[in-house]
Amino acid sequence: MKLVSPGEAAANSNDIPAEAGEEFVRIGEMAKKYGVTLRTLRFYEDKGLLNPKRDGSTRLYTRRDKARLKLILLGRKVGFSLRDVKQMMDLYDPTGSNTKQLRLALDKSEKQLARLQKQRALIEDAINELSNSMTVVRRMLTERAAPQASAAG
Amino acid sequence: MKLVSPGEAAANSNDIPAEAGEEFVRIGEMAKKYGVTLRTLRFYEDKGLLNPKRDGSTRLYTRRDKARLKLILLGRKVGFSLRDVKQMMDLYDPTGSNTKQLRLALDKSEKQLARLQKQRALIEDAINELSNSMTVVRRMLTERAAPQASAAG
DNA sequence: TATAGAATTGACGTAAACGTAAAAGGTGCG
DNA sequence: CGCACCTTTTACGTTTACGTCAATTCTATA
Repeated sequence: MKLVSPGEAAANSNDIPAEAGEEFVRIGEMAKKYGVTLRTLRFYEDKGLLNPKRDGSTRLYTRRDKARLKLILLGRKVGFSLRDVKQMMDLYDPTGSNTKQLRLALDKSEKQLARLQKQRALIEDAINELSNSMTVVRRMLTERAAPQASAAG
Repeated sequence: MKLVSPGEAAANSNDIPAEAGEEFVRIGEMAKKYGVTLRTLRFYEDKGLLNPKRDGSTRLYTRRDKARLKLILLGRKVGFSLRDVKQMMDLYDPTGSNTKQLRLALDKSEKQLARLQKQRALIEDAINELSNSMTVVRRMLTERAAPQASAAG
């Protein structure tokens, strides 16, 4: 099998497969490329999110795996659980219009968007409360003479 | 010991202690009053955040416990861990100016505020990314003829 | 060939704040 | 008396996304 030898991932000048795009990378390079750990990649595979080919026991990641990983990372960035991501990816059918997949994704996305907006509201609430408390505490500190003020337990 | 009989927490007309403010409530009422579960109150006690008196084995919460619980809940609302809350409350000294406590609280608050702002930024980022993705997906759904578009794994 | 650098599987550990039984004791009331 | 209701302690379970060994094997290079 053709591997990209370590250290020349993008600069392989020899041993190029007939069809361009048949490029395999091993787990280490894959991890570096996407800023994740080996453990993460194995974990995703264990959860059915990735399916790299094998050369014996060595994992070989293809362009397809890279695309999937990108999606996973995007999903995580916007707050989806891996379960959700898997659910959506599992619906992918390369031979169809993927209407179902897209609908599911849109549905989940709407809910997730709502969650995110709620979270943002909560955080803004927290920021305000905390700012207020800080003002009070600062006041108490400058007026050094308020032993039993309201905010001490 | 004087208890508030169940169902008339605020309307106890008899058996009033000489000093007003010596009012004890049991765990059930305490929980209801502050919207937490019994488990939570016991948990907080186990973690050293609360210290109700006892009548035999029954917990009796005083005004002081209520104040502390309020602080705990405020702390949690603004995102402090229970550890942090405990650290801050442990510094309370009813006989001093509590300068140390206030300084610690302020210090922790500043850090927490920074965390919250960072979180908010992340969430806003996520909201934007998600919104963009949704736009793309909607487009793909209306133009029902894009099998291998970019966002399918 | 020796040694370092990747890779593998397996499996327990972590964090946070409780949830959820289980088994039992106390109390007021009709 | 009996039943409902409140309370107690003990202790394992939950959730999510990996981290962190451990023991071993494979490969590449000096």
